[in-house]
Amino acid sequence: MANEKKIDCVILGLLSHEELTGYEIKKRMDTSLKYFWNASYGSIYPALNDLVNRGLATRREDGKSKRNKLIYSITDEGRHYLKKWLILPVEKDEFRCETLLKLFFGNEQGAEHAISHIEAFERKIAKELPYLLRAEETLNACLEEDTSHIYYLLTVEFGIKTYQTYLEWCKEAKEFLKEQRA
Amino acid sequence: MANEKKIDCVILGLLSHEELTGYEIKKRMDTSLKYFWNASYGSIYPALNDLVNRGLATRREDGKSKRNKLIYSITDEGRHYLKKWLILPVEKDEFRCETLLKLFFGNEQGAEHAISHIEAFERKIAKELPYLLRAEETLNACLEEDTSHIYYLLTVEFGIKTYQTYLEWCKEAKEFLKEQRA
DNA sequence: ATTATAATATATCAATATGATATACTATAC
DNA sequence: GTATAGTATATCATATTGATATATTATAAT
Repeated sequence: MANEKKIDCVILGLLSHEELTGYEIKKRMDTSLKYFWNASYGSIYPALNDLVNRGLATRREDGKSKRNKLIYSITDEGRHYLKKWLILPVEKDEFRCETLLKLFFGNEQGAEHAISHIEAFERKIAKELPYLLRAEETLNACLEEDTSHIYYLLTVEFGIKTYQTYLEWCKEAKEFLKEQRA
Repeated sequence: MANEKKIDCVILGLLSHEELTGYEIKKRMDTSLKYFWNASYGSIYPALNDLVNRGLATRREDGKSKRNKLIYSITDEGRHYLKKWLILPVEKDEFRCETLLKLFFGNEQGAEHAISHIEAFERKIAKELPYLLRAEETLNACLEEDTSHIYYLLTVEFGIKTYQTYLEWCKEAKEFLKEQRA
């Protein structure tokens, strides 16, 4: 039981709220979950087949669409599996930052290049922060509607706080490098 | 040229400072780089063989040790490869947080379980922060010694700031959940 | 002195995941 | 009417993890 694949759990988590196609699951990953999780089609589609084979999800064709559209739903066993995973202790949280990696070896190419990497990181974060702030506003406005929103809001707050910290660090790091250069 | 494997670049980066064995490379990953990068033996040893085959590193046996100890050094081509990679724009920074994932689906099991996960995360971060603070002190004390230290310090500062932010968020998130429960 | 334990060191492999690509349909904008 | 963007599924070579195997050496305990 200790070998729950994360991709299975995320998919079941998403399906526990609503029926979805593989494509829609990927979209959720790229928007709501983006700030702390992601997955590729190459893991989503095989996982969906696997979940159906194991009876944790069911698949049906969309009658309304002429498209080869497959809609997935969670089963009772699937919900049971998800719930079991949710109370297990977290195995690993991972931060893999290529920007910091390049910065760590920054001495090899000097302050100018390091500053460029920091600025690119800064731009990326500054661009994403507004989406999180908007999500915070939206969720705060309809917090009572659905108890799930409390949990969504907590992850959004995490994103906002860390992104703001990243931006602070960018500012300080650039100043530090410019001082050192002088 | 666009396909630089990250594992090759990290290893070359570490070798650009000093000769190392595969085992020592893994140790560096688990200490200095831990806060923003990691790799397993299963990627380090094959990558080392590959780097030697491509002429980016050389391997020699340690004469002083009876152990099957292989010491790796960077070559000029290796250093050139590293430098080229260092100025390329960052492709991806990734945060993959199982704690936030479980929290996102927290409604399924309720506030008690969510608080448990937050507390476990809090303990883990609180345990690691002192190492970063000590590294900061050490680096500040010998900043002039080696210009590399500037860059090491920047990554340590990033770690400290984000870890402190994580701890703040943990406190607030717990309070929020306790309020909601009441 | 002997034994147990922890640390050093390399290597392999099944299970997984990524990132890229292929294919094709549908809605919309011009 | 036709180009473009979005929707939708699928596959595959390559890369990575996490676990495991094996063996040596240093240190601590008895």
